[in-house]
Amino acid sequence: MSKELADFKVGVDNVIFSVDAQLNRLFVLLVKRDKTPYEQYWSLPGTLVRKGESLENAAYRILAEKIKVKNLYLEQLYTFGGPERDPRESFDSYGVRYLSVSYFALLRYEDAVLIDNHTELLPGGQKNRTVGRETEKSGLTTWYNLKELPELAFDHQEILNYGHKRLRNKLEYSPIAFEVLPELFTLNDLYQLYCTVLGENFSDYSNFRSRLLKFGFLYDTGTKIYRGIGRPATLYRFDSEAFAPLKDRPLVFI
Amino acid sequence: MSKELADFKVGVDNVIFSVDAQLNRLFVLLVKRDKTPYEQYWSLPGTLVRKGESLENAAYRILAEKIKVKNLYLEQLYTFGGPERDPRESFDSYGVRYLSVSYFALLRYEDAVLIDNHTELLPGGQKNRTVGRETEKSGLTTWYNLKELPELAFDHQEILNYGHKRLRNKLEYSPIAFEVLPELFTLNDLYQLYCTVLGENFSDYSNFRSRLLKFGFLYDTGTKIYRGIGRPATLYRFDSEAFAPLKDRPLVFI
DNA sequence: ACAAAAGTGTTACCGTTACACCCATGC
DNA sequence: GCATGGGTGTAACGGTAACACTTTTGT
Repeated sequence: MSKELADFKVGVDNVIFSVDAQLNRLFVLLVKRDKTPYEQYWSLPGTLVRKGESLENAAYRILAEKIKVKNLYLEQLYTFGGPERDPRESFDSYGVRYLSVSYFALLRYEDAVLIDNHTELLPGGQKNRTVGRETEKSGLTTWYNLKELPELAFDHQEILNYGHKRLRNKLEYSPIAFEVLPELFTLNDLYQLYCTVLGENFSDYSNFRSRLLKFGFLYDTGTKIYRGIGRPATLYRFDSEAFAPLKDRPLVFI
Repeated sequence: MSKELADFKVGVDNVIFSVDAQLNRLFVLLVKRDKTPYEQYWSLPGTLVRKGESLENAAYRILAEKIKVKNLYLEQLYTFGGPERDPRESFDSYGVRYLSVSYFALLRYEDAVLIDNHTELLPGGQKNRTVGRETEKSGLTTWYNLKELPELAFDHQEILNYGHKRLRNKLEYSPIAFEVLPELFTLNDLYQLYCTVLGENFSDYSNFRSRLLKFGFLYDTGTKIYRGIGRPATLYRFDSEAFAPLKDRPLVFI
């Protein structure tokens, strides 16, 4: 093997999940490529890192280009960098390698607004909330239900699988749910979030409830929310101070 | 911010842990820098990625340059890539960024032979097993006890902390111990390994024992090993077939 | 009154913890 | 015999899972 150093362009690819807690759906954000290679394939939203830009900032930049959202959780996932992962390396650009640092993000479907208005109807019969024309031109951005994924460009399916696994782990062992929920939420909101990501049968509601309350970091605001029929629900707030001592400890939020 | 793309050199930095199960010590491999910046500081063994070389291969290459070892566990840790992490970026080389993909490895101290013979005495009164001269020239490679670390170059302390955390997690939740142990081992060997990494009080021996055996992936070879005084110990073998179904399941090896 | 949503309580069960105890060997 | 290391057993405790039940609202 040559002892010459490789020159890299570094890209950031985001696995952006959104949970629709109302209808129990888990989405991932995909964009349709308009360039070769993998033209017309769906891919994870990504970008190349610019001069003076940190990896994380690059990740936030693509995110901000695609969606407007208030609360989200973002963390680095994995770095994929074999010399064969991108076919571009073989023909163009004199020996430049493309490295992909992937990030994963979680946000609530209800809170997210797709910025690009060149959106199209979702495969799952999902109604589109933007007024955009349906077009095949550049910038097609869509929430895809995880259960109805198309074939993806590059090694993006692998990245997505890795992200999905991490998402489920994170939810079980760390309080990322509270970074996605609004300030005030009901225990049912929380439970629905867990249901859509982990599946219906991860836990009984009443057990989930008592476990979470026992931790002591959910502050009961006393106020109730009336959502039509049925007993009104208590609004809780995540008390990060009360949580602090539990940090780093192996907690299970099941 | 400029919209120009950054050009990267990609480095791999290894956090290589070794456990001395006999004397209950946990080491990390450090090398002394002989170049500016951070000349004479200790740092994690690292290298820049060459043309046609995968990240993981680069990680194995440094490892192989420093130590000879049979059984080890290696996995990617995290990618550190802020534009300010390496002072080299500010003055030399026209805007080239240095990115560090870190890997962490675990191996047994008893199995590892340091290749570089320019080694020196360990701070902890640790006897050096190589015959090398003590010198301050390039290539100084040493096992440092985790409890007696020197100041490290770059952001290597942060990388090390991250690796240490991952090591403890991995040991609790996945069977990496068996990648480090020899084919045949006693339950006490296993227990000692856990003790040195997780601390003495992580679990009672008898409980550790019954938990591990209950899983069913430890094959009792029937043969005994006589190590001086005391009852001889049974030699076990890790049965990866019996473990396969448990894979991906959330196991706790406490 | 009734259905729907929120919240409480109960019980059987299982795994963990903290020990005490037995076994095999070298000296 | 006895110290040493290996291996087994057990009883109390605490948490979990599954389920029944009560409370508060809108219609």
